This record gives sequence, structure tokens and C-alpha cells, in this order.
Amino acid sequence: MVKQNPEGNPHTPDKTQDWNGLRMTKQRRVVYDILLESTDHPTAQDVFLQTTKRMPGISLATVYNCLEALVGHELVRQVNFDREPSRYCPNLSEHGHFHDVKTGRIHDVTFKDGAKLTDFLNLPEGTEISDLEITLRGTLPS
Amino acid sequence: MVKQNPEGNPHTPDKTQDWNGLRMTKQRRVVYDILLESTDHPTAQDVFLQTTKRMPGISLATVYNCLEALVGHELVRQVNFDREPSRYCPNLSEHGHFHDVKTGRIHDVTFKDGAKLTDFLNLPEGTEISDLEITLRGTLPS
DNA sequence: AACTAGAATTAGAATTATTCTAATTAAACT
DNA sequence: AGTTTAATTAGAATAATTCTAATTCTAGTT
Repeated sequence: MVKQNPEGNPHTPDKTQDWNGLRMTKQRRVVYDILLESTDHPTAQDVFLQTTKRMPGISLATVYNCLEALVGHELVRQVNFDREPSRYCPNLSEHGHFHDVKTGRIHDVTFKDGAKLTDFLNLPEGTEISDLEITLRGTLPS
Repeated sequence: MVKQNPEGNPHTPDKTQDWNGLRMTKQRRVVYDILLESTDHPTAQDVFLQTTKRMPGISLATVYNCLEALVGHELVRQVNFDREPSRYCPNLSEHGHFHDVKTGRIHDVTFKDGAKLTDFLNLPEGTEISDLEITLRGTLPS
């Protein structure tokens, strides 16, 4: 349960919440909210279009800055498909991405319980993995 | 065994070889050779620098065109790490990539024999996978 | 409540990998 | 040899992202 902000004004950032050490400014909050509400792995442009509705006058540079800050503090993940614009994902649990070429949509793909990467890949003993990215392209059953 | 070109001139493209339907021009051959000899997943720039040594006057646009043609005919793979410049890989067997953050080098990672992706990922029955990309970042044991 | 120092935001310029364009050259096919 | 088609080329264009320098905001302090 998140502690409530005494003023109760939804537009005033809650100073009691710990955002992994990130100062939650108005702009960052809006960007973050939009990502939390999103289901479609939006690009920076997509996010910018949404933020503009709630906060006219926000600049694209700020959206990029906010996204970078959120990624840096591990509140969202940045996902890249080939050379397409980066997409952003509020799902922090370990997962991969499936790019449906029929619909163009991107779906999260969870790992099976107990699945160990070392059962799958030939990695030297003692390899330290800091980041894992699994991307699939194809079509889902219709 | 590849059929020999009757002239025996190493610079004359061998017209009898099947390159997955790709016409093997002088430029494409040089770019392809450089990739086959490479072990370090070069970028288009890297390849361009090498080609210039063997074929001064080749243009960067041509290198890009050649790489695109080679990728399109599945003679090489294009590999992307985040938003970095694309890299090219002559290894066509199914494999992933390990980005060693200490050295900056990229290593191929093979899959264990008999490892099935469906043992690892929660995918709907009947999903058709046309392309799979696995990228790891971390450090190798020293 | 004003003061200050540091951080965040902003508009617009700059960067950079890549793609496009239009002209030239080379190859393949009568 | 002549024609057609494809490949190469130089340079311009594009587009996502980052940078710059100025302004504004915030948090902490008086």
C-alpha cells in the first residue's frame, strides 16, 4: 500500500513514495503514468503524443529525458526491435517480447517457471549476466 | 565442393556457385569475404574500412547495399544491440550473442543440443516463429 | 517568506546511422 | 554490337536521439 500524499491533490507528486531514488517531478509522473496505463509498448513519440494531452507544452526532449531517467532507475524497461525506434515497457518482471508480424503488435512473453537459462545456452562457467533480451518475430495462432 | 571458375582468376566471380539466388558482384564478394573472415561482428563502418583496402573507391552506400542484399538472401545475419549501429555476422547457425561489457566484444552463444524454446517460454499453442534473437549482456569469467 | 544551489525542463540545433535520389556504370541477354 | 536490366556511386535527405545553453523549478536553509 502506497502512502497517501496529505494534500490529496493528484497532481502534486507524493514525496513519501520511493521511486528507486528518482525525484518524481510532474513531467516524470505523467510519462510514468502513461507507461503504466499502456499495453502496447509505445515509442517516445507515442508517449509524447499522450503526454501532450495531459500536459500541453511538455517538450519532446523532456519526454526523452524522463524516459531515460525512468529506465536508469529501473522503473521501466527500454526495448529495441532491430533498428526501429525504442519502445518502453512498464513490466519489470523478466520477460521477452513477441513481435506479431501480422498485426504489428508486440506481446510480452513470460518464461516458464523454473526455466534456467543455463539449461538452454552454452555459457562458460562463471559467466555473469546483467541483462537478457529475448525477441521473437512471427505470427500468433488465429 | 564448390565448382571452380574456368578462368581461375580469383577476382572473377564464380557464376556457377549458387548464392541463394543473389548475383555475386565484385563488391558483394568483397563485402561477403570480409564478413566471412571476421570474428568480431563488424558494423557497416568497420566493413567499409576493410573493403576500402581491397577495393579503393567503393562507396559506403554500396557497402550498405551489399550488406542489405546479403542479409536479404540469408548469407549473413544482421544483429542489433540496443540502439547501436547494426552489426553483421556470417554465422548462420541458430545462436545468440553475448556482449561482454568489460571488453566490449561480442561473442556467439550456441544453444544446447535438443533445447526447445517451448520448454523455456510460455507461447500459445501454434505460434509460428520466423525469427529469434537472444542477447545477453554481462561479463565472462576472467 | 525570501535565498540559494542544484537539478529539471525547454526550444532548437547538432549528431549519426541509415536510406533515398538521380546519374553513371556494369552485366546479362538477345 | 545493341538493348535491357540491375548495381554502383556521390551526395542529399531522413529520422531518432542527444546535446546545448538558457530558463524555470524544487528542496533545503535562513
